[in-house]
Amino acid sequence: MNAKRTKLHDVAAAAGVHPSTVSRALNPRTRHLVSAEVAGRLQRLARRLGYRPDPVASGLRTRRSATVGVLVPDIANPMFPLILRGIEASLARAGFTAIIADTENDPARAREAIERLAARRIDGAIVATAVRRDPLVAHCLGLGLPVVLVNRSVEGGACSAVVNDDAAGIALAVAHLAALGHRSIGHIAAPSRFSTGQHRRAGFVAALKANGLPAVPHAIAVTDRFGIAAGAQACARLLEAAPDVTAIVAANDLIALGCYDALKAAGLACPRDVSVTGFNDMAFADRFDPPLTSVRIPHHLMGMEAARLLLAEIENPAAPKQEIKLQARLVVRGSTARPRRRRQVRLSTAAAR
Amino acid sequence: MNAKRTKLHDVAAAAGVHPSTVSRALNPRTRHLVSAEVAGRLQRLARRLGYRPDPVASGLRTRRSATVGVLVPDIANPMFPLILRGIEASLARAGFTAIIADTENDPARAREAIERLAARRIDGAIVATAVRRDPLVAHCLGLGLPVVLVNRSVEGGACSAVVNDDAAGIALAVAHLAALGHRSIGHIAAPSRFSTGQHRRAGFVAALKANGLPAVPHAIAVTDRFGIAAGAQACARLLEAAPDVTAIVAANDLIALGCYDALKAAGLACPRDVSVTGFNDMAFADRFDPPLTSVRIPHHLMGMEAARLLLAEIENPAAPKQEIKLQARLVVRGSTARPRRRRQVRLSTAAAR
DNA sequence: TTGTAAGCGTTATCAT
DNA sequence: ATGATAACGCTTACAA
Repeated sequence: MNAKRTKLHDVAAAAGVHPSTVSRALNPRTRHLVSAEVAGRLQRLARRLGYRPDPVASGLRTRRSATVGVLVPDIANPMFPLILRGIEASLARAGFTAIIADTENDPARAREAIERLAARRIDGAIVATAVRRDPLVAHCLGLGLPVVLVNRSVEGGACSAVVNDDAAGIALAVAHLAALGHRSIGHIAAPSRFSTGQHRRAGFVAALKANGLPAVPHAIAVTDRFGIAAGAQACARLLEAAPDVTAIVAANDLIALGCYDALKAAGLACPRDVSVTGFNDMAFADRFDPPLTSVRIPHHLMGMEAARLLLAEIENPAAPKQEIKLQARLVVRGSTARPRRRRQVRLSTAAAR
Repeated sequence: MNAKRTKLHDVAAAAGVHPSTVSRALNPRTRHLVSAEVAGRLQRLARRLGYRPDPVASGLRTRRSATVGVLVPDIANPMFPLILRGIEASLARAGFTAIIADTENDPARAREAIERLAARRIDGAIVATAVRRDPLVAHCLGLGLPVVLVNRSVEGGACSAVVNDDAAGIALAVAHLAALGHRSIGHIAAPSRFSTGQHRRAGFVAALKANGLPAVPHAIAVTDRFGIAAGAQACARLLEAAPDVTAIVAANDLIALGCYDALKAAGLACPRDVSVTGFNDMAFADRFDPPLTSVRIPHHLMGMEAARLLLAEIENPAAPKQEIKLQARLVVRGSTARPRRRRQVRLSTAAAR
């Protein structure tokens, strides 16, 4: 670093005023304390000298960093980069910077990340890793750290959140399948510790009823986590427990991919034998084989709104908490079709396991 | 924020020593200045009191932040999250934090990002957005900011870099196609301003020769950027200029997906009529239709090595620059097959454009 | 309206 | 080996 930075002191010296005057003139919140003409002059001078305030120094004094932490459970899941872009779009406008932490679905890493970020004096956090009863979120709230949840919410509404209308989204998928003529629809649910897992499952059950379809308890299999492998395992169980399903509503796209695998392993073709729907409409879902019918969520908007809420809460910590529920829409592709015929009950290949 | 943090002063008071002694005892680099037993005592006390050093305050004093910036061109491209994970794995061990900036392929945004990050006093930067003659990289170097390039390098070797052996990677693809019996192989090159674009193209030409195949200049089309749409356009041009190609080596996976689109639009099937290979072996490449034969690069290692190099350079700015070239391997999937037959020259559908 | 001075939490330098 | 002091660059009571 050979280039020395201009500092407040330099600008003040050049203008023949005291540094604090420059500080006041440059800070929008204190500008009114200084005469308009001086303010203008100093601002121009500062720019001309290439003055850039030092966020570290100002952060030390004000205990604010214009930085927020973002916890994502799996940055390799293409839905999160899109949400991140939305977050950064909102933050950038406000001059904030995001520090992203990928927890790789590990609560311990989430904990470490928050500690590390708190040490760096983040002004708030956007959390995409929450479970319904989340000790980490409670911890942040206890610290008085502004937190906004995204995609997944916690119980109790103690924390603002931007989520999908999961139930309505799933209902779209079920209605689509019902309209195609499916009568026996299964669900691969995500774990109920996630709000998404719970709400999508509840939405699935409700939607069956709304479409006049019988609820079949054993036509729901629960994964132990989000992911392709977990989806495949659960799907294999579902096919064993309910071999007559002609369609499967998966709790998300990765799980849907797992269904593709399990169906293939069972000698079943999608959508010929079994239709499959996903959730999130992740990037490249249109490229899968077959292209995945999925519930599209407004990733970018979700990120933008979460950041907006967080900035508002940082601005005014007393602001009321709110939950914003975003509407999804169904994108129909090649993984869903009319049921070919009522499949004969076949001896489950899973028996070999 | 109601919980007050323990500070150096508190630990010192509790121990009955001066804060600077505590500082010395806690900092590995200065620990030798203090008697071993006092050091041990203070360390234990600090931990017991839950002392966490304040990186902001220490950063102000030392002008180091234990933070590095990471510039990625497109975080929605699934190869970058994998590289990021590698980077963070290395950084975390050293107690460093990454601040990620997605430039969305816009040099102006890259510039802004670096300014913003420099203001935050990053200790160095990992740049995945470089072009061969990159003013931004030159700017950083001029500032004395340690920089390591990843995936793409700049000309002149003034900057350490971790890249793939692009030519060797492409040669793998060409050799595979040649072994399948292809004699007329085309290439969709990325723009030559990127080292990857240039080296892969040169590697392609060299590999043709190495396999005893004739170099056909018009069997190379150049995209104006990385991306599916750009790939599709270039592929359409290639099919027009060289309608007899039976295989296409794409400069990366997104471009390969564009080839899928262009082939389909031209009424050609992959791999039946034309085989296609990609580069990077991005996540989900195995899920495409058809599954994409691609050159797999060690994403995670690439990130780890880049971070390692950067940390070394931060530690010792005089360290010699080095370029690490990583070897790739070919993953053969369904997008490549033997050429069916010598395709008859057909009137290009592109004539309609 | 502007200047003065103290202080944010650390660490480097100097003194003991 | 440890203590005292100043300084990093900025903001903000308080004084003028």
